[in-house]
Amino acid sequence: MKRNSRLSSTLHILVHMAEKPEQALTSEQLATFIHTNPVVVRRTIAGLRDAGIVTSSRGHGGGWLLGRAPEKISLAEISVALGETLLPFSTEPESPGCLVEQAVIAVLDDFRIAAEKLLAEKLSRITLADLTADFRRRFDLIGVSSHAV
Amino acid sequence: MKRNSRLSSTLHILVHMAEKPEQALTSEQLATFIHTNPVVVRRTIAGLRDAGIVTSSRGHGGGWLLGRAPEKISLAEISVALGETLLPFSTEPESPGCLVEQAVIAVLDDFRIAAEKLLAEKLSRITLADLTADFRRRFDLIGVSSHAV
DNA sequence: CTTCATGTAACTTAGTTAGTTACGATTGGC
DNA sequence: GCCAATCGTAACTAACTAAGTTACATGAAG
Repeated sequence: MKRNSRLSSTLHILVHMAEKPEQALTSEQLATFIHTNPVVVRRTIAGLRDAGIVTSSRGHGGGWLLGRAPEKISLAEISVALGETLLPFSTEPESPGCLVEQAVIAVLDDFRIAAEKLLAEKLSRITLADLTADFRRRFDLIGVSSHAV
Repeated sequence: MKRNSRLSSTLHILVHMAEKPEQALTSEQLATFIHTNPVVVRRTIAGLRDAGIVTSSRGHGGGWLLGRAPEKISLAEISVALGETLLPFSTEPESPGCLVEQAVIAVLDDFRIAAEKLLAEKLSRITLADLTADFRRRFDLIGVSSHAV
């Protein structure tokens, strides 16, 4: 699992879970999908459990299941649950009292707030169901079921 | 200079330069504005010079000047010249051949491309002149000229 | 020809995050 | 009741990134 790929890795995992809605998948299994180890998976998607996007159960036959239907899970929610920021730059003051900095931060903050709202809206219109539909289209076209390396 | 503040730090510097259009400012002077050292400043804004946003000259009386009028310098250009990415997540394949990953990346890439276009458009409508105007408004209101710590 | 400035390479330091190890807690099967 | 499977989580390590620093070569002005 590379850096900055938490969103795509998590989506990868969730699509696999959506494809096996009856079967709890273990962290171990999920980890193999994204080439990492079980602890990283648990840590990464812990926030999704808190948000009700997935559920986990311990012991024999335990593992992870979607918390609700894929149509009801938006990328916006997933992104928030992962604790991801939508924009990479900060606007925190470093020279309190400097009017130049205040002007820069004011303009940048206006932009940031508007931009985050826009992006969140766009992401809220994409659901996990859209991803599984895209996957199934590809699957029907190519007809390969195995998870490639 | 904190992490992820390259854009705001650079804007801070540029507004100061715009306020002294006749006077070349040294890396040393620019560095004090953003509490860092001259080498970091040169390295950070080297890309702006390549983009024609600023010019630099060496030797006695040398330093940095804006390359053109503040009205002609957009935040979009500055962001590109800094080599900043507008969105923080990657969509690089880690499991080539996996159809699930392909579906995830396809959807995410569509989003990323549309989002970057939107953000770039928004940023291209904000110019350095907007920032200096905001600064002057604050300055006129409060009437403090010194650069605070 | 000395001084002031940038340009840049090389190294150091600090911070972040993935990866790993370890172990406790919980669950189900026998 | 006991054992094995599984998650939850803390603590540590390793790898990577970016800022900070040092050093020195280059070039311009007087």
